Amino acid sequence: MRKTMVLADDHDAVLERIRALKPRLFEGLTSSEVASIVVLATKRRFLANSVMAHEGGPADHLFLMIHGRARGFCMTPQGKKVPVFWFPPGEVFGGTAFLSRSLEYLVSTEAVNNSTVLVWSRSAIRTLSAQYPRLVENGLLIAYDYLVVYRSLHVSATCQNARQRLAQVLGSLTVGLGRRVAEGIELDIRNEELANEANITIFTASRLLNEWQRMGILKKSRGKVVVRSLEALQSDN
Amino acid sequence: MRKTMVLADDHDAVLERIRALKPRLFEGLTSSEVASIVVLATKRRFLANSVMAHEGGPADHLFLMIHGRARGFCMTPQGKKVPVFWFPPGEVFGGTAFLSRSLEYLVSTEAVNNSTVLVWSRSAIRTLSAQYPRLVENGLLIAYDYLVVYRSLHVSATCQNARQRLAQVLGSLTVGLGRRVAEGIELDIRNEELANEANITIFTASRLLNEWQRMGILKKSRGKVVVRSLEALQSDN
DNA sequence: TCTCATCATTGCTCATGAGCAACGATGCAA
DNA sequence: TTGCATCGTTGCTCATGAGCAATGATGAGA
Repeated sequence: MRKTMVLADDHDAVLERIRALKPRLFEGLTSSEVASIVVLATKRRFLANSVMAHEGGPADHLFLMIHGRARGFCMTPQGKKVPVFWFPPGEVFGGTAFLSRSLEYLVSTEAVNNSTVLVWSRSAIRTLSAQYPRLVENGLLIAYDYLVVYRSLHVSATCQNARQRLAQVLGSLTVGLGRRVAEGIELDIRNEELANEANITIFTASRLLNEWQRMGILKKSRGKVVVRSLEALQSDN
Repeated sequence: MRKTMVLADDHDAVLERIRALKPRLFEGLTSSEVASIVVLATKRRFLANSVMAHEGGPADHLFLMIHGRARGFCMTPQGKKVPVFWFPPGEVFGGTAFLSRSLEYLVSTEAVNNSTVLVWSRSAIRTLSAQYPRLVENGLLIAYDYLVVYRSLHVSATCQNARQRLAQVLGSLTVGLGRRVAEGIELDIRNEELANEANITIFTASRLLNEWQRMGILKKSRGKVVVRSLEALQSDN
């Protein structure tokens, strides 16, 4: 976990990257406004599997994914990890630091790949949001999307069975993380991760995936799934 | 469903009520600021069981509960109601109208009792939030609380069994809606409503409640539950 | 090429809670 | 006081999917 101040020459590269990502956080702000916001951030790298923000810990930093991929999760009282959000590049996490009262992070966030993020201290982000009210407006839009995700998770958990949940997880991961290949869309993922996302056991996941493989809907190998027909997957169930 | 403009003499009564409720929406604002915000609202009454805001419909109004009680819920693809939030007096719903982009309501909200609410049009609330940035800040704090609720719902659905979920529902309803009586805390609620909240069937609800009754933890009658010992309820499971 | 850790499969049992039918209880309204 | 609608109960069966043990497959590193 290295920490680097944003320096003059690096700054330009970061701004370039941000122009490409078009983060929702900066929607409606001019390039020069974005530049003056980014200059107050720190660039940090995190190794895969390292936790960047801790559920229940003081929300004193706001993060913006630049490279890599992160996952928000919370812990059950029994110590089980419950995955919630995915944060691809351009997404913001630790948004609790935005709030006018000092509160706690709602979820932990861990880097899935080696990742680069921009980090603002809460005091910096509070100063900035006084200066650029648009930041707060964008924060609300982002919070709305979190609620959309949570609503669909909740409906899934409430009224879908294991097969439907796994199909849905596989569908969204295929769209989000998949690589187009000759036979379909390829996804580097283990059964265990799929099972966690769908809240089923690895046994049930294995059985369902095998069933879909027999139906020709997908093809599995160790740590990999190739989805042949996303439509068939979604209409099965 | 009657609609009444806020008139001069009514206005004072509404402001009085709001002073008593101390809505989080108005935290950090002076009385005169609150007055100038409230003057742009419309007072409306809704009959019990009427739907005030529709999931998926355009989010063009912000609501503040004054009297009564409301419930936010969303619909599954199969048409089942999934209860999500409770809105007691002083709480805000339809917060999506706050956002800088015109979006859709995430949940429907229905009055449980005959209720009185203040209603702002989206354009009014947008004007006000430009004038009082604190409103947007408070909106973010409220969104944070919605996320807290959703997180706990999600964890419940993910890793708790029927008994634990019902105990939790009963616990929170007892605290939220219960009346203190000689034998404990009394709650006017039918098995069916408890079952819906806990996402179990009325049969399972009936069986669990009977079991707790036999243990002396509570006492049931038609449409009513008297919780004798909240602690015993929560430590059972 | 062999070893070994990790990942995946499969057959089995079992607990949970849904679903249904039949019945019972309650209380309002005519 | 007698219907009657609503609410609640109980005994039963059944589907789902968890959990476990044994086994198999894969691939990276020595």
